[in-house]
Order: sequence, then structure tokens, then C-alpha cells
Amino acid sequence: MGTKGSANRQRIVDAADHLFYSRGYNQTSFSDISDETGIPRGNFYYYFKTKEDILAAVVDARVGEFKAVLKNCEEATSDPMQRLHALAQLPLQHETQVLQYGCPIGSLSSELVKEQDTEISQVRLTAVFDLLKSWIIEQLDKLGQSSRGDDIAKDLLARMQGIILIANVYNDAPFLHRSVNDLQSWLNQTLSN
Amino acid sequence: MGTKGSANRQRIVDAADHLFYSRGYNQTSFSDISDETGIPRGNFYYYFKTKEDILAAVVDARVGEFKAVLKNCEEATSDPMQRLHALAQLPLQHETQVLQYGCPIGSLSSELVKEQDTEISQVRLTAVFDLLKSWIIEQLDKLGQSSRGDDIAKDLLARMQGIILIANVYNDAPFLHRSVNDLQSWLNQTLSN
DNA sequence: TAAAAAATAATACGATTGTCTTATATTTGA
DNA sequence: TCAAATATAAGACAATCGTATTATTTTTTA
Repeated sequence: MGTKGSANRQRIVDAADHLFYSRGYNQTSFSDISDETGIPRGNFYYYFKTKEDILAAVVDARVGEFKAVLKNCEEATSDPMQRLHALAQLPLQHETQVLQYGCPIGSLSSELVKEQDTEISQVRLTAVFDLLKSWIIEQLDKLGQSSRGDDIAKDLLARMQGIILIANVYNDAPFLHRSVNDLQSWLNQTLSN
Repeated sequence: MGTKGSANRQRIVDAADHLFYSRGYNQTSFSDISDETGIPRGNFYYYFKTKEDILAAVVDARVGEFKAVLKNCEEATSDPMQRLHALAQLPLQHETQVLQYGCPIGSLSSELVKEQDTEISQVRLTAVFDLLKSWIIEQLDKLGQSSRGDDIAKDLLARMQGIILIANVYNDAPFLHRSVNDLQSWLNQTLSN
């Protein structure tokens, strides 16, 4: 798998990424990915031994995507507070998708956490959450909140997840906007101590 | 379907309820329900025309379950504030299941909201959420919060969902307890105005 | 108690699932 | 340039899916 062929592999991952998000992991079949990429279904085995291997590649891809997003946040401003605000506002930048499909991390996680018998690595499952959490803690450290860092980070993630879930289920754009706004007030209030 | 037979129908719904919660709707097959009930797989058609009909019955059952829970809250105390606190504490009463499988409403909703092509009634999807929301609004009315009722109700639901999702994904009991506690502080603070 | 209705059992159906194999084409390196 | 490695294509595989049908038993009702 040297120079070529990586292209097709990437196309599979891209299609799977999109389909896992819009339809869910279990509801996405090899045929679906085949239809979207034009690559024959039976050919996937050359790139991935199992469907879970595709999932692992998709999770890795999302980790990469979010790393890029966070890097953007870091380059936009050096103020940790503004960075956290940027993160909180992230759902608004993907409003249409969030309202339609929810959070790409949260919805996938809540689907995969139910797969008890299969061998979906728990490490992989929370990989994106872990990335976000440690980044948040980094910012909080700079704000002198190192003692409460872990708790506040989890709180922020939980709030974002709850907001997105309700906004998604009810397809409620006004709620999403108002709640993100409230979330920012909460950030200001919580971090002013 | 007079006197008898309702028993088997109910057993199917009960098994499906449990399996949809622990494995998810799409990951639960007729064979799974058959294994759990002992009722032959091919026999389900007698009681339900399609799998979605079973889902509808399960959603109806959960609506019934939550109505009973809310009735309990009402009988325990007549104070709307204490009732809301009881609701916020509900996840702790089902701690083990919540940590393992998440919220029976939230996880199912976030799974079903991705089924765009099929004809899963959106009304049914949010039935339990709607029930909870209107009950919360009722309590808020009595607290003189009728103007902000809808917003606060959604906020409470969103917060609970976010807490449960993070607690579930990380299987984090301490976070669940702390967050429910924080949620109650928030209730007191929000409703003291 | 006999006919009608309801319930149960068991099996079959076509379609689709993820996986795997084989055959052909393309690219690479000596 | 020619063998070796890589990539692509296409189809077959058993298993399982939700659904449907038929036959038998049980219950109800007149």
C-alpha cells in the first residue's frame, strides 16, 4: 500500500465518516459506502479487514479533524478564555448538520457504548472526547483553574452534549443559539472566580 | 386479541423494551426478542405487522413508565420545587443502568433521529421528552415561572441528557453524582428569582 | 358441544449483511 | 523490460435480517 491506493482508502474513510454521522454506524452498510464511492463492496477487504477497522479509521480521522479545529482556535487567539468561547460556539458553525444529525462525537459514542459483546476498543471510543477534554484543561490551566480543571472540562462537554442532543431531537435552532449563549455566560461566570 | 394473547404481546414489548435500551433499536433483532421470550421469531407478525410497530409499542410503554414515575413524584410531595429536585435525582435511582446504557429516552432518540428515510413518526420519537417537558412546565408554573417555563424545561432536560451521556460514555459514577448535585444547585439558583 | 375465532408453532421467503476468494489489471523496482 | 508487488474488479459465501405463510392447537361463543 505504497503511493497509490491510499487514495481509494481515503475515499472509503471519507464516505464512511459522512455516512456514520448521518445514518449511524450500524445503519451504514458496505453497500452504502460502495454506492457513495463507486468502489465495489467486495473490494473493501483489501483496505480493511473488518467493518470495525473502518470505524477505527473514521475515529482516527475525526480525531484529526478536531485537532485541526483546535489548532484553528489556538491560532485565532492566545487568550484561553476566548479559545474556550470559540469551542463553545463551534456547534453554531455547523448548525445545519448539528440540527440534523447531532454531534459527530456524542451520537457515535452513545451508539457504540451499547456494543458490549463486540471488541470495539473503549480507548478508541472516547478518543475524541479525551482530546477535547485535555485541550480544555490546558486552557483552564492557563486561567489558573488547574485544581478544578477536570471537573469543569467534563461539565463543559456535558453541557454541549445536552444542548446538541435536545436541539437535534427537536430540530430547534433557536434553542441551540440561546443555549450556546447561556453556555458562554456560564463560562464567564465560572471562570471569574 | 381478546383476553389471552395479550400476555404474550406484553412479553414481547417488555423484552423489546429492555433490549432496545441495552443494545439499541437497530442492533436488536427479532431473534434476540425470540430468544428472550421463547416466542418463535416468525410469530411476532401475529402481534405486530412490522418492527416499527414493536418500537411504537415500546415507546408507548416508556411513556407509561414515565407517567408512573411522575405520578410518584407528585404523590411524594406537593411542593413543585421538591418535585423538580426528585426528577433531577432520578438518574441516581437507576445509576447502574444509566452508567451502562445511558438514558432510555435520550439514547433511543439520538439513534432514531438518524432514520430519515424510514417512517418513524417524529411525534412518537419525542413523546417521552414531551411528557417530561410539559410536566416540568407544570411545576414551573406553580413556582411563578410561567414566562420562562419552556426555556427552563428544555434547559433542565438538556442538562440531564448531557450529564447522562458523559457519565455513560466514561462510565463515571462520581461525575454523575457530582453533576446531579450541581444540577440541583442550579435549580435552586434559577428558580429563586 | 359444535362452529368460529384467536393464539401458537414452525417453516420458508427474498433480500441484505459482512466477509472472503479468485481473477485481472496496473504499477513498481531490479 | 520483465518479474514482483500492488491495486482493482467482480462475484460467491454462509449467516442473518424482517417478513410472510401455512398448519395446528387452544380458546371463546352461540
